Amino acid sequence: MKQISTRFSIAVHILSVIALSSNDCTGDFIAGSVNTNPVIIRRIMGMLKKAGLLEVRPGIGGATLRKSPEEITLLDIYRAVNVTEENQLFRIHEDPNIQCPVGRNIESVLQSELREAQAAMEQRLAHTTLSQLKAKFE
Amino acid sequence: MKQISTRFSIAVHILSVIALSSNDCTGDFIAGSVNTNPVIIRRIMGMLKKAGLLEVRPGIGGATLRKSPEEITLLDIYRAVNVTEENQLFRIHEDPNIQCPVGRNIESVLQSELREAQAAMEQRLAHTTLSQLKAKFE
DNA sequence: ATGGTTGTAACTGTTTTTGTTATAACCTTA
DNA sequence: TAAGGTTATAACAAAAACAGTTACAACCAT
Repeated sequence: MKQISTRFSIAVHILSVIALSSNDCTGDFIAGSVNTNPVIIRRIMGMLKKAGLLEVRPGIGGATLRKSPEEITLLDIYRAVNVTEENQLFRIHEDPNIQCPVGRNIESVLQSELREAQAAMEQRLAHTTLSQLKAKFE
Repeated sequence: MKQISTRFSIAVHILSVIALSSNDCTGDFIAGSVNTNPVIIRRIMGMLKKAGLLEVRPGIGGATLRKSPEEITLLDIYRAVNVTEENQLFRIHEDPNIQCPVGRNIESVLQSELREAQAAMEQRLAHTTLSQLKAKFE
């Protein structure tokens, strides 16, 4: 990788706009705020919908939160846009030589270490809610 | 990104092999343990050398650690193979619309949140030393 | 001088990301 | 019912990153 996809930051942007505005936000309107193509927004809104965070109204337009901002954490959003494969942040090289003591054990040794590092990051994300972010925009 | 590159796990593999074996480890030998092309190994060893973790002997072959295994953490290795741009794990979309309260503030609000999430992960990586890993291979 | 090694450049195929165009399906309202 | 704005989604393209490969120069003990 180089970095975690902007899908995540755009998803946070989308939910923040929806949480803040009283009137209905269409994909085109949000695209104007994010400054990108509306299809990008709809794609990400589709993921947020699939994750149960958003209710989108086809035809009429706009979307509303399906949970209160207090109940939506950055981790929920992060997971919704599934930025990493199989929810694994770190990738480990495959098929090491099992003749070698290192090659034989590297995967399990690293798996447990990296899982914990990833968990530390995710716990920090889970610590912040959309409602806290909302307060910073007002 | 999809996931963090295998450069990191391969770098850990390389240093573990060197830390464990008494005799000199050539790039070809390590490539055999990792089960990949020797050039991949040399490239990563070059990064570890540049980071001051490794001393490589051109011509004669082999490499030795430049710090004791107690002093080398997973974070040192992670940083050495500079797996992310500018050491920033998360990417944030650019040029949001500054007319919008969200667009105007999203970058700074997210920057501080994501920096902390990344820091939490890195602290966990800094917590584990090569010497601890070494013990798990023996 | 030879042979094994490291250091690098150049190239390839694959995958991911971001953005785009196009089109079908949806729903209000006039 | 027709029109107009909207969501849903497929298909495509350009750019970047990754892992691997070939090739070759530079290095050094014997």
